[in-house]
Amino acid sequence: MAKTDTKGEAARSSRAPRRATQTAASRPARRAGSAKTETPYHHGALREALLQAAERVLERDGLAGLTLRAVAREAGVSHAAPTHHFGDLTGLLSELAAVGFRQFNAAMGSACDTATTPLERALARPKAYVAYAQAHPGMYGIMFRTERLDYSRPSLHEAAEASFAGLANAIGAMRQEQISGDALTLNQGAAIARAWSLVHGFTMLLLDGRLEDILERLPEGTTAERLLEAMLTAPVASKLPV
Amino acid sequence: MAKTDTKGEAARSSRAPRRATQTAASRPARRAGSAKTETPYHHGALREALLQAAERVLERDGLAGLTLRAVAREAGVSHAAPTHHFGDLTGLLSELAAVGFRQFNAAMGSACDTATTPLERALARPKAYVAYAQAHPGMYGIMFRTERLDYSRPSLHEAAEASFAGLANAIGAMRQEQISGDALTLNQGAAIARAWSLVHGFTMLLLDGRLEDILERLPEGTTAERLLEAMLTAPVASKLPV
DNA sequence: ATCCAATCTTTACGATGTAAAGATAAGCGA
DNA sequence: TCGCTTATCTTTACATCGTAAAGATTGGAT
Repeated sequence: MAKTDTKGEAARSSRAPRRATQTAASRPARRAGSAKTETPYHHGALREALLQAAERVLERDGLAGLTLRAVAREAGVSHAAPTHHFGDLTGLLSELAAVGFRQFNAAMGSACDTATTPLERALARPKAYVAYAQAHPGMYGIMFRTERLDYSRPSLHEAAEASFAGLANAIGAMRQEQISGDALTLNQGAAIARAWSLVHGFTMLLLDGRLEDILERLPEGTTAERLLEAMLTAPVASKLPV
Repeated sequence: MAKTDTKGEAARSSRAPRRATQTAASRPARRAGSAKTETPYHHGALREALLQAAERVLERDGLAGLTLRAVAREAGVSHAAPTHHFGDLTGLLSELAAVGFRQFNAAMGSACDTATTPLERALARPKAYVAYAQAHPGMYGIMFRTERLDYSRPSLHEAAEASFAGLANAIGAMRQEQISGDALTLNQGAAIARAWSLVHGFTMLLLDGRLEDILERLPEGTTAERLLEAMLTAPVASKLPV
């Protein structure tokens, strides 16, 4: 018994749970007087440590490398430790997505501050949106690509809701009308959906490399940001935005 | 040895590879004279059968259920059989995505035929786009959500390229200008990217349930299709499409 | 007819998510 | 201070997955 798992885990380079410097023999050492950095059995702030570890793994190994066990390894705890804090993989991903939405909202907020002209104000959010996704593609993937997300979790629900509210408010300000929380006209909804779809779609296509075909056919050295700008400002041929 | 896997596989309800009716004892029966539907060792058209099985699994169990082994089970062959035809999971998904793009292109083509007025012509493609995604959410997910896709595979590359060409042509027709294959002006590229981003973004948000918040705040009984229509035709507040 | 190469099955292995049980420590009432 | 309770973390176990390698089978070329 215990063959498959034990062997697999033991074959790893870094043994399993070892958070601090510690000799092999000192493992079963109880709280002897010489307790310095003896890797306490109880981490103390494992939840936060796991979230930070998850973000690190995500940036280093991408979405495919972001597994429960990899996160536990990164944090230096046993592979089952995350369970107690997040329930399952969906839980961890959902909380991580919430972190992402909070980062995203902060970036959105500070982007609008520096804008002066109306045109700048109109372009600031979309640019910041795409810039965040490009700077944190893994996070953006977690937030928008994954089906393994539980939006009933309060932290994720709130953070995502705040993001949506920010968008709705920005659209409302641009249309110079108050957008109430509980009811929308068709035109208001259409304006919000249009803005969101446009920027989200552009971001997804860009991250997926689907826009390469267009970008390389454009005048030499046209960046994605420049294309986005043109997308938002270039005159439309018909009365339709398409 | 052979413990974990053997036991696991044997515990399944349907033994493994058994495509036709066949008694247990008749398994090692060679090509005796009584060969009727004896489950030939060589399937004959396994590649196509696997693709169809994959599509069935995708519709039944969603993206999460679409595994190499599940597809093999569905097709009634051993779990390693797909390897020879597709190499690995990426290969199978890529070929399946190619099938999806061909379906998609066909749907796109027939959608434009029935349009008469200019407005109808402008709305036909976007509507067909979203309609396909809603009818085949799994396929659309494979085609656009998955990072495990190998676009260097000729079949996928061609099918996706054709899809892109269709879009570019439609935009060109709407702008009443010829769009050449090898070079684009910034405005042309912007028009294509805008149309694609808009519809793709809308579709993704819709499939992810992200638009529910908007839809339920809209006047009673507003459908997603109606919102899309409004998105594409409602007057924009500023000169910008956002 | 015979041999070869393509096709399919068996077997095996490492990895993952998750459940269950054991170990440890911190908090708390007496 | 002592002992109990409970939260936290580790061990062990298992089903499943993707993939590699080796064996079985067969269609077809020579």
